[in-house]
Amino acid sequence: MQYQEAKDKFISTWGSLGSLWGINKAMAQIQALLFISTKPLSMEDIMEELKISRGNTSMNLRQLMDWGIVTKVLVSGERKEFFTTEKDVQELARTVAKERSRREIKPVIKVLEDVSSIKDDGSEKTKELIKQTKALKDITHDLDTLMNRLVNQKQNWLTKSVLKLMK
Amino acid sequence: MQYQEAKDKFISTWGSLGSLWGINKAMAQIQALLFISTKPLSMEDIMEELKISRGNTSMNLRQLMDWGIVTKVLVSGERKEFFTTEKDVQELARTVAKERSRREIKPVIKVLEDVSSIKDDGSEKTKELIKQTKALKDITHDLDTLMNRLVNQKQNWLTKSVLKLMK
DNA sequence: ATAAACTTTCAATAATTATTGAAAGTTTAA
DNA sequence: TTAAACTTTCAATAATTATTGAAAGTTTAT
Repeated sequence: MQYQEAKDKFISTWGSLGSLWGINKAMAQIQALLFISTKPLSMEDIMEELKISRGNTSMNLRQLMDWGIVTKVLVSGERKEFFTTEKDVQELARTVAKERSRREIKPVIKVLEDVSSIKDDGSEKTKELIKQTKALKDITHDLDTLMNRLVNQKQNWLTKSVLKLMK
Repeated sequence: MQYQEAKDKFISTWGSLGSLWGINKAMAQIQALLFISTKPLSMEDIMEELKISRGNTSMNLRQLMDWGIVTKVLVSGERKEFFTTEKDVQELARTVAKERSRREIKPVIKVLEDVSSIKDDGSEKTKELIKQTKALKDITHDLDTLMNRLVNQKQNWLTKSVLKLMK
């Protein structure tokens, strides 16, 4: 496999994986492209490489900036804007985990809390609803906490954690 | 909030959360309904509660069975089939983690492995592609391993793990 | 064997989500 | 200023994904 083929494969795979971390295809592909680029890219560069429209590029770059994953960089002597992504995977993981937690997990925990705290009228079905949503709330909360904690350990967190947990 | 309102809220929230664990709305709602039901439900019951068609119910129940989350149960004296879901959240988490790993994460790791092992032609862009996809492969692999290990600890795994990792 | 009870399949359709492109908006240089 | 260079917005459209419903398939009881 040559450079170009490998690059295309990476970008398209990472793009379709977007759903796994909660973003759309174009967004994931732009991030992938920037991630393997040796220098910041302009909107023009991105449009051309990914064969997507200006509007699409603009909107998805904005979302990536909202996530805190992509930043504008000023290239001296150039009028247009250039973009670059966080290059450190650990930092990237930290940001993604934090954003997903804030955008999706916390709101769900809130709903589960509300639902599981309805008044117990003594009926079997109410007891079951309370019991099960409470269990779901607990595990969701625990996983969220754990994930964020893991991802925030600055040094070698993962290796150390895995080793500790190995049988 | 009364029982019915809480139940509806739970089912619709859990349904829209489906994307977070990689399944569609109807599938997640069926699972949610079964999860808080005190007894197994028939296809008819599910169709009626969720206001979805027979075909939709049938297909999504099948997918849930493929995931290993829902099972058919035979109710004596009844001709039709009844369904129930795994009621233990820990076991549910274990199954979901395992399936997502198998269906989505492992295939991605394979692609990242292929891409990161292209021949280094000495150019800067090739070096960057190799370096970055390798870093992504490593963290994806580590997170996958860790997630599965956590979720497979039978007893109190989460609490213990979190405590160990606390500063 | 057959017919009633039930489930599955799948082409058609609906609903949702992503993308385009051109007009409107903004910034910069002269 | 003003006009060129560039970016954003958003209504229209396309692409994707989910859902329906009726015909085909299967199982069970007699």
